[in-house]
Order: sequence, then C-alpha cells, then structure tokens
Amino acid sequence: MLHDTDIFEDLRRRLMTCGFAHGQKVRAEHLRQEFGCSASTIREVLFRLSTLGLVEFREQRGFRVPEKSRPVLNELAHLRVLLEAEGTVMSIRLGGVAWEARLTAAHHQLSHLEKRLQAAPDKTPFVDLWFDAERQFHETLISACGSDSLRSTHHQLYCRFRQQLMVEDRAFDFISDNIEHHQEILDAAMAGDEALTRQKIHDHLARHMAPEPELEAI
Amino acid sequence: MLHDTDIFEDLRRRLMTCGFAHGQKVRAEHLRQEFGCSASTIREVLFRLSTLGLVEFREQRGFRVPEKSRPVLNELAHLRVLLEAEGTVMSIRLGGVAWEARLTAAHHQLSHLEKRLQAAPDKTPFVDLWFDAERQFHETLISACGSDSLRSTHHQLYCRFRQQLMVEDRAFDFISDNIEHHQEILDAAMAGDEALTRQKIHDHLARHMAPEPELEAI
DNA sequence: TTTGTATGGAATTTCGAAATTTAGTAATTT
DNA sequence: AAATTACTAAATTTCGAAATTCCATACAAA
Repeated sequence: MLHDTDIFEDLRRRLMTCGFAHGQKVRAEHLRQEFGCSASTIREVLFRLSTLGLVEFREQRGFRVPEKSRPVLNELAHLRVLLEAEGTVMSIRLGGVAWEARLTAAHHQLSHLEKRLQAAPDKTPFVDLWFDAERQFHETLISACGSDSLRSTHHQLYCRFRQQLMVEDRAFDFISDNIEHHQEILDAAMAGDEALTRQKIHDHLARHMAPEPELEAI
Repeated sequence: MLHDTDIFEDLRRRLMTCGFAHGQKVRAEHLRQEFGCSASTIREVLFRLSTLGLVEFREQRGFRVPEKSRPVLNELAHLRVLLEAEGTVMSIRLGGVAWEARLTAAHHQLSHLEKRLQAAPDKTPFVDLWFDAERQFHETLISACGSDSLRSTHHQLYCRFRQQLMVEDRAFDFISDNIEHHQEILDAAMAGDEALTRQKIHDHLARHMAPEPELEAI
C-alpha cells in the first residue's frame, strides 16, 4: 500500500522535474483521488513539501507551485554560492581521503553522463539521470563540512533552485560550459586551494546571478 | 474562536521562549485538549513549525523539541554570521536613508531596554521584550538586502538559534558585552564600512562559535 | 461601460472516530 | 537473573464526512 513517505517522495520529484507547471495550483482533492488516500494525508504531505519551499501555502487558498522568477533565481544562486563555497572549504579541511574519494566518484559519474549527454541529439532519456547526478556532485562537495545545519539549509536552497530551472535546463544549452566548470571545481578542491575553489563555485553559478561586480569579490 | 494561525503563533512563541523543555515530546493529543480542536489541526500546525526547525518530526513517533546541543549552536551561529554579514552589507548598499532610519530606531529601542535590563535585579519582566527587540534589530540589519530568500533563510536560522539559547539567555550574563556589540554594529553599518560591519557581526556571535581561527578570516 | 451584489459549485479546513503502531509492563522461557 | 514473548494502554495516523470559505458567473444598479 502507498505510504505517507512514498507520496512525499513522488511529489518532491515531480515538483523538481516538470511534473507541475510553475504557478500551477496543487489541488489536494485531485491528488487524493490519484493516490487513493484521504484529504488530510495529502494536506500533511503538502505541508511537509512547503518545508522545502517546493510548494507555497496560503491560508484558505491552498497550495501552489512557486512562479518562475529571475530575481528569485538570482537570490537562490547567490545563497548557494555563499553556502556551497563555505561548506566546500570546510570539507577540504575536514574531509580527508574519504571525502576526496566520494567527490572523485560523484564527479566521475556526472562527467560521464554529461559527455554522453553532449553527444546525444535527444536529451530526454538523460534528463532525470542528470538532475540526480548534478545534485549528488554538489551535495558531495559540502558533505564533509561537519555542519548538518549547513547541509540541510543548502539542500532547501538547492531544491528551490532546481525547481526554478526545471523547464529551461531540459535544453542543456549550457552543457559544454558545465563540464568545464565541474572539472575546475573538482581540480581546485582536490588541490586544496580554498580561494580558487570559492572562485570556481562562484563562476559556475555566475550566469544565474544578477550582475553586482563589487559584491562578488569575496 | 481560536484559529489555525493563532495556534501556530502561540506555539512558536512558546517553543522559542522556554514554553517547552529541550528534548520534550510535543504530544498532539494534549495540545488538542488544550486548544479544544481536532487532532489534524494540531498535526498540521506542528508540521508547519517543523518548517522552521522548531520541532522535529519522526515517522510514527511524533514531534519533539530539538535537544540543546553545543555543536548545533556553533553551526547556527556560523550560518547566522555568514548570512547576516552578507545581508547587512547588501543593505548598506541598497537601503538608503529609510533603512538607516529603521535601523537607528530598532537599535534605540533595543539599547534602551538593555540598559534598563542591566540595572534591574530581577530580569524576568524584560525577558520577552528583550527577545523581541533583539530579533527586531537583527532582522532590520538585513531588511534592505533585497533578497527575500536571504531574509527567510535567516529567519529560520534565527528561530533555531534563539531556541537553543532560550534557557541560558534568561540569565543575561552577557548583557554588558551585548550593549557594546550592538552599538559597534550600528556604528559600522551607519558609517558604511562594510569590512568592519562584517567583523563586528562576527565578533558579536563569536562566543557561540567553535574556535576555528583560520576559517573566520573572510 | 462600470461597479457592486447575490448565488451556486468547488475547494479548503475542521472534525471525531476508527485503524494502526509504538512503548511500557507483566509473564514465560532459557 | 537475563532474555524473549505476550499483552495492554497510549499515541500516532488515516479516514470520510460536515462545515466553512473562496471563486467565477450572472444579474442588478449607477
């Protein structure tokens, strides 16, 4: 039988990968029918998803998917750089060989996928795989930072960020640049060069950020 | 009649100001009786509070107040410095006179309270007022940063941070230092000195952070 | 045309009870 | 005595229906 948590996972995935359109209302009643459970169960799951910011809740008017918004994307990119750079530097200091191994593995997987993706005329079969691999790489970067709070805060931001791009990113126009970026981040991190790592993480996300030349000079 | 949102606000305040002990189980059934509503209503409110990290949820074993934990406090302080420093610098650039006015006002209120607090033998009647005024000051610092995402992320962290200290901070041992810190932050921000502002925000929270001398040199 | 007001259908929210699961205690076995 | 099992009470979770609120449409008035 379908459990609470299964519904949560199913909807989370859909909300991050085009299962619902931006701005669309998420009707509890419809989902209730689809999953064959009661209204309160759906309501509970939707509240849990609003924890991650994947749906917005407004009193007396239910849940809806956040709109696509350039300013919001800028904000999220900015925060991701802030936390991801800090978390990666901490991982460099604390992670040791185990972290380096995990990071190499995550990058290898992502890199392999991105190269196949680059060659393929039809990207469709790779979309979900890429979303997972990209997330895995970025979460591995900060995985040894020693701060659960940083990791979970980053996870929230990452989910919202990805949701913002779930439509655009299916075209994979950026794939060549991305391959290079990921490689540069990996190299800087493995070399233990903290300043360069910060810089490369920033550059990777720069195309989503508002142009504020002074502010970015960390 | 008592509404959904009223229950949420009531519980939020209690969870941040000693209404529940650290680690205590939050029993939906008891709250249902206290508020005279149904189980699902309480459940929904508790899920919403878990959004802020003020209660933890575990499948099949309900909700409980997070334990007091020195490592977690360190993590939260670290993240607060990261976001609050960034947000304040952005406010310096974007806020203009309106922000300066709000900040001066918030500081004046806090400062007035802290001076009375310092003199009073019994701090009890000031506790709730101080919690509010301190939050107001720190939220005003970042209020003109232009990033709702930064503000809401900071708000989450601030709530959890305050919950961690809800017991200890009732003694107000730190009050003399705090008066000085708040003044220094205000002065640096009003002078538009970004580096100094970052430094003073860091110093203000330094006593809650793990000693990692190198990492803090941003 | 514009503004404002009923109205009916649909969606949200609340409720109280039933079903399920956990946790603590007593009984049994090794 | 220690460990396992069985039982009971309490807590959590799910359910389906009732109550409330919203929203779009039609209608009336300015």
